[in-house]
Amino acid sequence: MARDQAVRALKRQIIVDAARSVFAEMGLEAASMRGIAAAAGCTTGAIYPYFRNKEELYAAVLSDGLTSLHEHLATASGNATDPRERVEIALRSYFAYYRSRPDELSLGLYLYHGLKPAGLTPELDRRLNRKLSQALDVIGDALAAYAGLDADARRMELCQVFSYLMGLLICDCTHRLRALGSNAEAMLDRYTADLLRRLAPH
Amino acid sequence: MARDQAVRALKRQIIVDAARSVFAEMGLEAASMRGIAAAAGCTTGAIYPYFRNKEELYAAVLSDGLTSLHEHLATASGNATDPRERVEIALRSYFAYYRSRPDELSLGLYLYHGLKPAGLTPELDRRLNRKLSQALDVIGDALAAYAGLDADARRMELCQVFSYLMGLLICDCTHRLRALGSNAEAMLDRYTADLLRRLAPH
Amino acid sequence: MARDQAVRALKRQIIVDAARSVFAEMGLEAASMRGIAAAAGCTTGAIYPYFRNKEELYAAVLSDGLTSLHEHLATASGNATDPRERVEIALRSYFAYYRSRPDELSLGLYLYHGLKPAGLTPELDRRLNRKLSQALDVIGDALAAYAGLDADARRMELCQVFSYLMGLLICDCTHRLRALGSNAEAMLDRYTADLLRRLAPH
Amino acid sequence: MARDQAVRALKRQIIVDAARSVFAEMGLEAASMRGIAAAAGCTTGAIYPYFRNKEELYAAVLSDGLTSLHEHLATASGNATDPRERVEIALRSYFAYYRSRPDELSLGLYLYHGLKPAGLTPELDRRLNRKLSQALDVIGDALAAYAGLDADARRMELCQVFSYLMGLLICDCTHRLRALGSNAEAMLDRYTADLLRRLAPH
DNA sequence: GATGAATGAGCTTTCATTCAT
DNA sequence: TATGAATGAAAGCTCATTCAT
Repeated sequence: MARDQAVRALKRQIIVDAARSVFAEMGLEAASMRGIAAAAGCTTGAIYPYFRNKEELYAAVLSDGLTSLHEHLATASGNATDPRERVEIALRSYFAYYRSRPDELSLGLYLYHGLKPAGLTPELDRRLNRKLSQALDVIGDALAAYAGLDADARRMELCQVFSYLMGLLICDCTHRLRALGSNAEAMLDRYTADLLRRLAPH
Repeated sequence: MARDQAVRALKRQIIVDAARSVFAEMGLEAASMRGIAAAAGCTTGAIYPYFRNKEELYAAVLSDGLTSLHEHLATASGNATDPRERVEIALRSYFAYYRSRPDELSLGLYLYHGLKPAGLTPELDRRLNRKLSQALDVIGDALAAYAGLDADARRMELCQVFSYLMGLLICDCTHRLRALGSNAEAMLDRYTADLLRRLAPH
Repeated sequence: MARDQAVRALKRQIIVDAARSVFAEMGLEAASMRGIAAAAGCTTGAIYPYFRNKEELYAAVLSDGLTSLHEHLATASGNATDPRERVEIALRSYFAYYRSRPDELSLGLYLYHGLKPAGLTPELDRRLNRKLSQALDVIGDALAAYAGLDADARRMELCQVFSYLMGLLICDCTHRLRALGSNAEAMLDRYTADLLRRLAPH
Repeated sequence: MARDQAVRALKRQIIVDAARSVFAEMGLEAASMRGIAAAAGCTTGAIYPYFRNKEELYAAVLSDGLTSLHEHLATASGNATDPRERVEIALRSYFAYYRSRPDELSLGLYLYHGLKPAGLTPELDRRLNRKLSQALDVIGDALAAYAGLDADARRMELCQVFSYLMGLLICDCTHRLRALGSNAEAMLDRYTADLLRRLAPH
């Protein structure tokens, strides 16, 4: 029955939400399945019909986050009135999204280390990369529309912007910018202005 | 005796080196004090006279790494013949340093999450930030010399470059760039060219 | 309806067969109801209408095995042309049966240990002993016919032969004979010859 | 210091003894490290400096048992006054040893199944086989002395006797003999008599 | 009869750290 | 200083079985 499906999806979501909050609070490795189960109001065993292991649960949290990022970017970009503003909004809303959710950014970095040699299943990894790519398209489209870029140039500029934004967020959230006496918002504004000037049509 | 001091420093260094290699291989949390002791050729208990706990050992490894980064940058920059080249070399050698030591980059990110609620001791944290700042000064000096920047501008530009480089390295090492169809070296070359143009004296 | 009975018997048999193969592969305790259900193409819950618990399923597998042993012995003995050959064939076919099904021999030994304090239900135990006794009668009859034994002597000789054969099979399957530098087939041939000589009429 | 060695050996023995009794009571797989630790009066973690895992502990229990069997056989055989009696005593004392320690016999059978795919380490397996072989030599020597056997014949007869005794003990301890209406002691007496007659010099 | 999520206890093993020696 | 046994908690995961559907 569709009813059963819905109930199952709901219960699954409860677990994912619980996992997100526990991961955020304790970090990926320090978070325990017991703790997540407790937060979800069930027993450890009750998680396993939905997620084969901790890793799959982690992937679900990441996937959820990327979906939400995508929605955030798409909504914000919808408000732009001209190509220039669209770029500004795209960058600013990406920054703002993770700025207000530092745990989510942090969580994604676990893909880099920790996480057993195996890492995420290649299949899961591919799925997450696709989602990220889709979310970033909002930025890529804005850049291309503003500067009239072909596919190759669009890819290059998008990766530059993406790298910069990630670096900015990470340096900010790890308090490195503060230690160096700088400020993330001001930096982003300046970066955006330079970018728009550099890519300005003709 | 000075002799005793030297012996003590040597033993300490053996432990730090062992820790670095074990951290690199297993990640910070998966690395065990037992494993590090084994790699250092001693027993667990022998570590504690030198480091109060795993965290302090981690900090020592990070500190070592920053010293080594500093030397690497300073040496490379010494070869520059003109201000423009000096900037190019500074950026490239920073990138190259972590590119060939992805584990060291990864290790630094643990500062971001996990690592007990407490994180590193504020004192240790301050010391590490100072070392990072000193290393980055090589880049900052190159930028200032090339573009004739005042203190404020220098700080801003350095942070921009630092953020970009960190983002580039992380996106590269996590294979995000590959997934997005781009290439870190080419991106860095392009970034450097744009930077030099933007900051060019007149 | 008889139809329903037949369907039920069939489904039951599917489960028993699945259990046998899983028990054989993993051992009694390592085999899980989930695994057996998967092998049988059903879910865990579907097993319980047929078997109250794992133990009952185990008993069904054993019982099946004894039936099959009985058939094996009866068929083989049917080919004998004279009493002497009948004894030889009975021993050899008993040996061959378990030799080619070491898992079944192993499975029977669980009766010896593990298996919950309770062990098998006395009722089940009695039923299994009766089946074993029937199967062994093929050997007992052969011995009695060859040597003209009365009931007491028959029982004694049968138990001796049974014990020897079990010991031989177990020592062989646990590789103890190999470790001691001996060979099960040669031993059985020699044993049979001695037995026939000892029991020879007059 | 030799003192330390002695203390360590003592603590180790306490754990082995505890393990034997828990294994005997619950079976190999049902016995838990927690239970063994409790029986030994320590915590689970305290077992691991002595035994790397449950399997190694199991091997130690088996090894202990074989040593004790050897002593039992050697002591008993020492009382024999003539070759014939020596054979009788060897068989009877082997039987009596396991008859009064059915758990030890049972424990050895786990080598057959259960026990993860890996089974015992080949090295451990070899060591145990060597110990068994040494213990059985007491029987083998008695047989050879009585019947004047060469090496090949000695090996064959020893394996025959060993297989029979194992089968007899197992069939007895699993209550199969009782179910078949027979009696282990009477069977052994009869078997011994037949054996002595068959192997009698000239 | 069949499903499969849920229970709740259980497992072995590992960990950082301590401390008597 | 160095040893390494010991602590005590905790980890992820699996289990047989139940039961609402």
